[in-house]
Amino acid sequence: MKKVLIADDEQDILDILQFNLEAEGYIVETASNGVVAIEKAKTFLPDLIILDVMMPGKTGIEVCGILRMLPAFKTTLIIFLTAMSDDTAEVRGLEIGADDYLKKPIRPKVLLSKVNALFRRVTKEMDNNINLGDLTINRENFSVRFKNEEINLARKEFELLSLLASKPSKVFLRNEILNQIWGTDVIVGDRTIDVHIRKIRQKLDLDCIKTVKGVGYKFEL
Amino acid sequence: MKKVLIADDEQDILDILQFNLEAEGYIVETASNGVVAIEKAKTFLPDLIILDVMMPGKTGIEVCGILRMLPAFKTTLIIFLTAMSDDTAEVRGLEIGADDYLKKPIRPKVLLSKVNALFRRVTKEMDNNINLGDLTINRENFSVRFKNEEINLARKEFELLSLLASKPSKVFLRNEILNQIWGTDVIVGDRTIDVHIRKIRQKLDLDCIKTVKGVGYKFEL
DNA sequence: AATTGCATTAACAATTTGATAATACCTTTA
DNA sequence: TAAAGGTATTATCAAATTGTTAATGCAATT
Repeated sequence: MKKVLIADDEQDILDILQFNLEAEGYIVETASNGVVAIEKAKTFLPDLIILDVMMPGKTGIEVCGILRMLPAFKTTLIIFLTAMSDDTAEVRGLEIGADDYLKKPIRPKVLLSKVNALFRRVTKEMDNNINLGDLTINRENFSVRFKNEEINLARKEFELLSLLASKPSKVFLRNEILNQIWGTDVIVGDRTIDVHIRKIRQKLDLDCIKTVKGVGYKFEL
Repeated sequence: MKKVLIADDEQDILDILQFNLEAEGYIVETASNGVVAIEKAKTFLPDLIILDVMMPGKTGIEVCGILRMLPAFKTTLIIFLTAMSDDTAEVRGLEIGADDYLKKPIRPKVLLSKVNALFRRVTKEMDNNINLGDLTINRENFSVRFKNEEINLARKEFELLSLLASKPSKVFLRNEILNQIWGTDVIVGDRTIDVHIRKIRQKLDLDCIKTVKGVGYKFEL
């Protein structure tokens, strides 16, 4: 469950944001100015911070700059809230290390879609590589290493291994595999999967892809 | 977390600066004269040194001169504190290698904005060029050096290399590359990327751009 | 006006990949 | 044990993808 810290000097805005985010299942804390925001951030350790740019005392941009200097907030998501149509603020914010920005007046729908999108992006990135024993699959690098040896797989081979390894021990039906990798509208022959499986087995000379006769394949070390 | 050393002979000033900087999240040490400042600098290794110009014993300018001769302080940020309205000190300070100066009386806000700005500048510069083995890419100068040889890349070539090198090992999909470098609304032919890649490979005769067939390209040493 | 350099495209070569068919193999079952 | 149903293997060919070179058009520079 994700934590969100909101900093704004207008109580109305805090209320609107808090209500909508909590309805979506987020845990929300609020701060009414920049200094409080920094303090709360340190204890609350949110996954996302929404910062109003214009606040008395410290501006959101300043708060962002300060937080970004702390190692604990290097990767924390930050969204700026700005009333300015001025692009300068926007650019400066992103330069300083904001992940997105929102223009006032706030549309709850837009807010939620941005927030959700950011979290999706992050979890996706985190989910991006698989580590099983001596085998490492990195979806970002399209690389497979086995005992520190780089193994070169073709695209389909990589996708296939990647799919099977994404849920070790789960048996993937042939149909499931076809849908995931070839898509629903492509039709390929029966032996196609076998051939790819064979190539993978050949390249990794590790017996990790098991055949479940009459059913499908599964990955197991 | 950044470290700041303050040297001034007036305790009041030390207190004010320390309080404000610590509130901002900096780690602060103080010194009440030039000699102590030099000693503490050597052990504390601050990222920033704030030096009062007028101190008994050694002036801030002298301290700065001494420190700048030591390799450990070649790139340390230095700010002068001066009560003089006289421009001469200011100029001399910058000549000797100060990064900024502050006039007394000190306004905490001004101080903090200057300090933050300096650190921003530095981190930005660090972010701005890429250093990988014998290869250096400087986004500010649009220059690429390989083994200290300046390599002349055209704009698109530079942007492409720069993009790929910004995340070594990450595979950039052709689409991703098009969006990043050409933008979403420009349509270019299929071979455009390849041709640029080829030119880069030719100019750097280093085999660092790898093709991942059916996927994209990645930078790897 | 001529030159230079760059971005793009076109055309073709080279390479890699994917799919299939044919055949061999294995396991289960009648 | 033979037949049936499924999978493995291999070679082969088609398709997709990328590499390479030269040519074109354009803009800045001389």
